[in-house]
Amino acid sequence: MKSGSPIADLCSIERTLQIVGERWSLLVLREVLLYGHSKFGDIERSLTIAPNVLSERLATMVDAGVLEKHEYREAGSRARFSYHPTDAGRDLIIVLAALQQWGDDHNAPEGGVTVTRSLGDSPARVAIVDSSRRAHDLDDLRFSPTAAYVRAR
Amino acid sequence: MKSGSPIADLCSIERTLQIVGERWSLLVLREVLLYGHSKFGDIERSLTIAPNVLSERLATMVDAGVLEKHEYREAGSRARFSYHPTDAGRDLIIVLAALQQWGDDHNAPEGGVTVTRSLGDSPARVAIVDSSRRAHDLDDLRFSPTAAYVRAR
DNA sequence: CAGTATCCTGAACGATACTG
DNA sequence: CAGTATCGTTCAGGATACTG
Repeated sequence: MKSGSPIADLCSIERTLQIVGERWSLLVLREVLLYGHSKFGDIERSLTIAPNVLSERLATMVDAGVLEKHEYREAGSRARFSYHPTDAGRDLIIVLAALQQWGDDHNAPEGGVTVTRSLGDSPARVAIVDSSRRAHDLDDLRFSPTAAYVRAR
Repeated sequence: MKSGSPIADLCSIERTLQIVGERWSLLVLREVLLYGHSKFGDIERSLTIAPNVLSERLATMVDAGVLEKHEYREAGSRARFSYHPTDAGRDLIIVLAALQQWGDDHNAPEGGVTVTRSLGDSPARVAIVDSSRRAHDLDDLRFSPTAAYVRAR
């Protein structure tokens, strides 16, 4: 994704979007992280994405350290690669969960929620937590730019 | 943003991306939600975005119920509109925070983190919480598609 | 099947002129 | 200043052929 604003490189939001901000990126990640798809063809079929596009999206995410390729070989055919999240990639699941939660809460599909998030048998939500891991109200959250950052804008 | 996959309308991730998945959408929201910008010109200057593009992004987010226009009038000039988050829009702050946190954690800018998130005087993180608002490890999170959804794919 | 290479199209974007 | 309208451009994406 093209850089964008003047502070593109300083802002972590923008830097993350440079990796996963393309139209298909987060959907590819949905396939890998939520549905456990790892083979090229599985992702391709599930998304009906053009193969060159999928190839490119996978490559940029591999380059960015979000996914990694594992070689595998099925009986009688050549070596292939499957695509798996790195630890960093796995952390992006929270972005997907946040997008999903907002959609569920404010723009739910016709027939109601289609995919639920759970922790054991209780529902899971994405929230802002303090250092003792307790959730707070969104209104309590503050963003504080550093002096250097303010100067740059 | 164009629909995408075959299950575009069923998936809350995709539905949300249809609203905020364009290149500039989340950056406009950063201006409004994080930096408190509400005037057209303020956002325009801060992002150096083309006015027609900004106009369109604002319009789609107003249509989607993420932002709302408030009329205001400065002494001696005509009525203008300022743009403010709705309650639904405010909830998108968690998506921004999640993107930012990932960037901070795994792809931090050269000079270190530029904008911190805090709750009072303690740092804030985005996390998965259970019904009693306690954070859990990401590995414990499960996504469960409904039967109807599985059928559709 | 798992991709890569080519070519083409379109939509989002950029620049800019224009209006109240 | 706050937008809208127009026009040109560019790049992501779509279709498809091709290779091992």
